[in-house]
Formats: sequence, C-alpha cells, structure tokens
Amino acid sequence: MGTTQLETVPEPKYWHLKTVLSEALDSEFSVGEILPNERDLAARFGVARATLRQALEQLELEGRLQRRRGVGTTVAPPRMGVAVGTEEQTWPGAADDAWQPADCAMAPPPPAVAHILESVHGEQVHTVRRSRVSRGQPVAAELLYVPASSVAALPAIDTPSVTARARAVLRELQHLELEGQDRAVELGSASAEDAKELDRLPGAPVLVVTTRFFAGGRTAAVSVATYRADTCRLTFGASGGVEIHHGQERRAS
Amino acid sequence: MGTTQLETVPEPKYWHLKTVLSEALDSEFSVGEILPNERDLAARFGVARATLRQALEQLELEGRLQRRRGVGTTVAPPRMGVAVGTEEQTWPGAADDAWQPADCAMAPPPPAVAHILESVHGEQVHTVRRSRVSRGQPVAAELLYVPASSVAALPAIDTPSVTARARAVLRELQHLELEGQDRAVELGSASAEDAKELDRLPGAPVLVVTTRFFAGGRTAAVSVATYRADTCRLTFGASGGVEIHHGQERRAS
DNA sequence: TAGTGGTCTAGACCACAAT
DNA sequence: TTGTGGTCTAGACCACTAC
Repeated sequence: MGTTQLETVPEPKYWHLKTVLSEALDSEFSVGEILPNERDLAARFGVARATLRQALEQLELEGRLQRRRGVGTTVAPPRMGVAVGTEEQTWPGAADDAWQPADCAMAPPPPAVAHILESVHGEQVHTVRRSRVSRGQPVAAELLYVPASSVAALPAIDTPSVTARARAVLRELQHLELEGQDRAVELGSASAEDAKELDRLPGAPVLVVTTRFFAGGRTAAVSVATYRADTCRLTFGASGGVEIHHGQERRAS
Repeated sequence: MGTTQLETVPEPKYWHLKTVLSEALDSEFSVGEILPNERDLAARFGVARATLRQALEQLELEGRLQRRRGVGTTVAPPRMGVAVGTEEQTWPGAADDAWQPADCAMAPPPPAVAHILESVHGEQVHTVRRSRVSRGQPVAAELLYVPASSVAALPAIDTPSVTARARAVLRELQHLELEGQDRAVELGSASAEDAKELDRLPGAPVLVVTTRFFAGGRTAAVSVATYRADTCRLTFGASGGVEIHHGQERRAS
C-alpha cells in the first residue's frame, strides 16, 4: 500500500480510495491481518477521516473487511456459503437442520407476519427463537411464528424450560403434512436484538429470509431469519455443498 | 411529524432519529410524498445534517425512502417481489423469461467467474449483458458468461448487431440439455456500470445472484445478476407469483 | 491507561434537476 | 438560477478492548 496522493478526478475521493484499498487488500495483505488505524490511513492518503471511513464502510459491506471497536480493522476471509434452500422441503426442526432452538413464547406477531398468517388482530402465536452457527461463528437469528391452531395437539402449558417448549413446538410441526413452502430474500438492517445475537452493531446489514410453510390449505408457519450480510453467501438449490469460491488470491505482505 | 427534541439517551442519536422518522413515515406520510429537505429536517430535530443523513441512509437501505439528488427524498412504495427461482430449471433466454438481451462481446471473464468456469487463464467467453424491468423500473442487470466451448455450434463471427449476437448465443444454449443449476445470493455494491443501468449511484447496495448452469458434466454457463436491494425482494420457490405484503398501512397526512 | 473504531458537529463546496 | 442531495473537512468526544 503506497503513499500515493489521489489525483484530482471527477470521481469521488472515497470511491477512488476504495478501489486503491481493494487492490492493496488483494496484493499486500492476507486474511486476518490488521490494517493501520483509521487516523493513520486517512493521513497517509491525505483525506479526512470521515472520507476514509466512507471507503472502509463500502469494503466492509462487500465483506472484504471486518472492523471491531477497540480492536481495529482486519482483512475478512471470503464469505462462507450457507445452505438455505434444498430440493426437499422440510419443516423447521427436522433432524438434520442447522438451527438450534433457544426459547419460545406466546406473543402477538408483528404486523407484517400477522398479515402473512392472516391471523385475526391480537391473536397470539408460538414464537420460537433459534440461532444458527457456522464455523464457530453466529451467522443467523430466526424467529419462527406458529399459530396455536397449527399445533393444536401440543400439550397444555405445563411450562417446562422455554427451550424444551421450543423443541416441543418444532416436534409437533413434524407431524403435519407439509404441502409446500416458498421463500423471499431481501436486505434489512439488524435490530438491537438481532445485532446482539449476531455479534454486530445494531443497523448492520442483514439478509432477511422469509419462509412460508403451507399445510392444511393455509400458511401454517412463518420463519423470518436474518443472516449476517457481511460474512454470508446464501446458497440455494441442488448443490448447497459445492463451494463457489469468490475469493481472490492473497499473499502476505 | 412533531418538533420533538431528542432526549439524552445512551442510544445513538441517529438510531433514535431513525425510529422516530420510521414511525412518522407510517402514520403521517403516504407513498410518493416528499419529505422536507435534509437541512430543514436536521434543524427541526436539532441535529447536524450528517447525523440526520445517517438516519436517512438506514431508512433508504431498508427500502422505506428514496433519495434523488436535485429532487428530494420521497416515501418509497413497498418492495416489489421479483421471481428469481422457480421449480423448473431452464436456461437463460427461455421463451418466458423476464430478461431483455442488450449486447454481447467476447472477453476474458473476471477472475471470480473464471474460477467457477474452471477456464484456463486468458480464455475468452461470450459475455451477454441483459437487463430486467419490472413495473416500468429497471430492477436488475446481468452478465451471462458462456464459454465458446458451450456453444460450439454458434455460427462464426459474421458480426451482426451486438443484440442479435446476444440472442444467437442464448438461442444456442437452449439446445443443450440442462443437467442442473444452483444459485447463491449475497450483498454487494453497484459498480459504475451497474449503477447506470439500475438508475442508482455507484456503490448502491445490490443483491448479487450468481447462478451456475450445468451441462455436459461441467459448468456450461454462469450468470451474475445484480438486483436493486432498495426496491426488490427476491422470491424463490413454488409461489413466485403470490405476494407477501410487507407494507404497513399508510395514510395521507 | 492507551489505542481503537463509533458518533457528532458546523461548516463548505459540488453535481444534478427543475424552473 | 434555485434548491436538492452528495461529498468533504477538521476537529471533538464517546464506548469499547486490551494491556
């Protein structure tokens, strides 16, 4: 990474800076290496810290960098592929799935979910919280909404531990015949709770995967899963296991 | 929208501001309405313009607002569902697909694509550019990479118009037997070219959908499609047509 | 305690769209 | 020409981590 001055181009400085840094990342840094701090970098490129930060933010959004307060900025490893959709459709909580149930409560769903479930106003649903870990890192947090009517056979509230209750709801789902499901993916920003779960700051970019599960001619459950957008690449289809390797060659400086 | 002062909370100002604005958007504004300009808004909330902008940026990322230089900030309509994956796997360019071919060139693929195609260094591939429009708006730009060996039967370079050539490559693909495909979705930022195509500024957040097409026991084509993350929700699975309606109720002020 | 990234300010000027 | 959002500066202080 040189000490090159930026030329006076019609291109925004932060954009040019991003390009320069991106190339330096490819050629002069290896994964995990820590960059000089923001004040030094800004000085080196002759820009204000805010401008330098604009470039770093972009690179972090693209999964090239990881910044941690009190620690520093490090070169991120290539995004990991996370299997989201497979050919066979299954209920959440099936034997092989990647999720770990955390807790469960009865609560009225948020408006968007209530609309999908076509639930009447104020109706309470089982709300199961689950988390997903990959390669030792938390990658996703999920809220699964199951109307009481979908799991009518569930034993009455003998209130065991919340995590046991979560498992009970999931177990009950497996008994239903799954008639179909569909998914939607969109960009979102982490809520305070998601952020905590995902070990990020609130507002961090996330990929929100909304899955509807159909049974008995209606929507029997809805899952809203938020994946870390910086570290994850969601994979769909036949070869969830096959790796697409987007990373560039990197060598130590 | 009130003139309320922000209390001194441990929460960042821009975060609180975002919440306040978000609620105002739900209750006091209707889709398409333009907000007061940034300087006025900042003054009204008693914060610096940069802080106000941080809140607006988040809301734009979430698809709640649309900002256009020289025009103003408007309330965005709910994201549109865009069908990306259907049950039946087809080659790009099939009769019913949503894409419009733009042009075609022979060029060496970018490194990431070359890796997926396992092409030898410097090998040239057909590079077809296509665009996708939904409800009168550009929603995605695609680059489709097809090794010459996948479409060997393509007539020699009689160089008709580039768009005719694009169609010829797509037509040739249909003749191959599609053995399978898979997809990956990740967050990216728009390149200068994509930005132009999508009517956004460079660096705008996009959802990058990478699709691999398998034929003849290998990867016969790769598509890299970038969707506007602010306006699109990507839908997968059986009911690509069924709408998930995430929008909140909105009434005029 | 020292050093990091995160937040915030009060300005300035620029690029673009509409008039 | 006017008004908008986009870029940029040179500071300041805060929250967090590691020592």
